[in-house]
Amino acid sequence: MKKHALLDAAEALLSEQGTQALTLTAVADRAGVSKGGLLYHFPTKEALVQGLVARVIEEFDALVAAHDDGTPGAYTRAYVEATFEVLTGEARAYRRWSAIMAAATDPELAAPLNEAMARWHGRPAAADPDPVAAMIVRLAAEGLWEVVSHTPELYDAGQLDALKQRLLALAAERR
Amino acid sequence: MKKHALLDAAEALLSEQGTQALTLTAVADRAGVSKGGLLYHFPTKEALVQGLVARVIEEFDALVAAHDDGTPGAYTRAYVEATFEVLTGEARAYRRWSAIMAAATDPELAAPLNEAMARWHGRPAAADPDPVAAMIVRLAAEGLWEVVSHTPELYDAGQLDALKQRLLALAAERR
DNA sequence: GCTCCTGTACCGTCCGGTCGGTACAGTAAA
DNA sequence: TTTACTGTACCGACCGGACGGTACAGGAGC
Repeated sequence: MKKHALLDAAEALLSEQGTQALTLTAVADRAGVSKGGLLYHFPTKEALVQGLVARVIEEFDALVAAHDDGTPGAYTRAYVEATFEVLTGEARAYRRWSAIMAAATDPELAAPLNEAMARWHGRPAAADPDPVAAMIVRLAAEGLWEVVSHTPELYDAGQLDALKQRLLALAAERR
Repeated sequence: MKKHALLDAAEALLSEQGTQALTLTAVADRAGVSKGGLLYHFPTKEALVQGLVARVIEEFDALVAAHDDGTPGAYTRAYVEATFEVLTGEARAYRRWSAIMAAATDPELAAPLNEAMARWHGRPAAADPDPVAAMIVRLAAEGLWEVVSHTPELYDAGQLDALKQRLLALAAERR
């Protein structure tokens, strides 16, 4: 799929050089395609960014789903696991995320993101041993994501592991 | 101070219409000044955004400081209080924040933000009753900020209050 | 020869920044 | 008190270039 390669190019550009580097010409060049070729697949720049956003949301959804075994409260745990995987994984995938989110400022582009946020944090926590704790755990994962993408060096591996263990414990505790 | 009024205009534009609406001409018009007048105070657009970022960081620092009474672990509590104040306060101040952060994507502009993040979350939690819990509490506040600015309607007042109480309790618990 | 795709030349717009100028307040020597 | 000069604040026309998007002319494979 050529679209995939184009999205890859756009992502690379975005995470390496920032928002203003995301021009149609640059993306086309990076993907080894002419501008016309790019515009054929994504008729407008907006469509390109929409593609970026959609893909990245799908990826995270899949990651969470992969960790969710369906047992009560598993979603909260899976959300934590997925977050740490993105944050500490080899690929440093969070770089792509923050870059894409920065590019999707306009309301129309941000809408899918907002909807995903609502899904991730709005998911009922009633099945969790302690619903409020579950919400807090998810929120902390979200916050960690935010902090790490701003200051990647702030937490060392040990601290991250301690945080993860504690979050999982917190989610499991019955109140 | 004229600069203040110019920053106000820029902020208003940003939170009402988004990043792409932040043009020199628009800011000048909004502030009732000519483009030349604006450029006199902020010689470049970058300087303008820097001013925006600096001001907003100062504001939050002041807010936290106002809640910090210096007792052990007070910082973590103050951070939570300040966050909820911004999130639930009349002014809906978080709108300004996210708009500004979106406008400050370029590394140079984001640097002060990153530095502030490091300060806020890197502050030692040794004095807290439970250091790891303190980190989690701060992170959850951060995450809540993020979630609320994406989906303001997700949590109702009751839920927000429950979260706040629980976060404060969590920060106070000795392990 | 028709469909799908690519390459390239080009257009119009918008935007950041420059620049020559105005208005005016202060001030200090004559 | 007049004059000459300086610094500050502000104005708005204009320029150069970048960028999104269009048009269109191929070309490969069926």
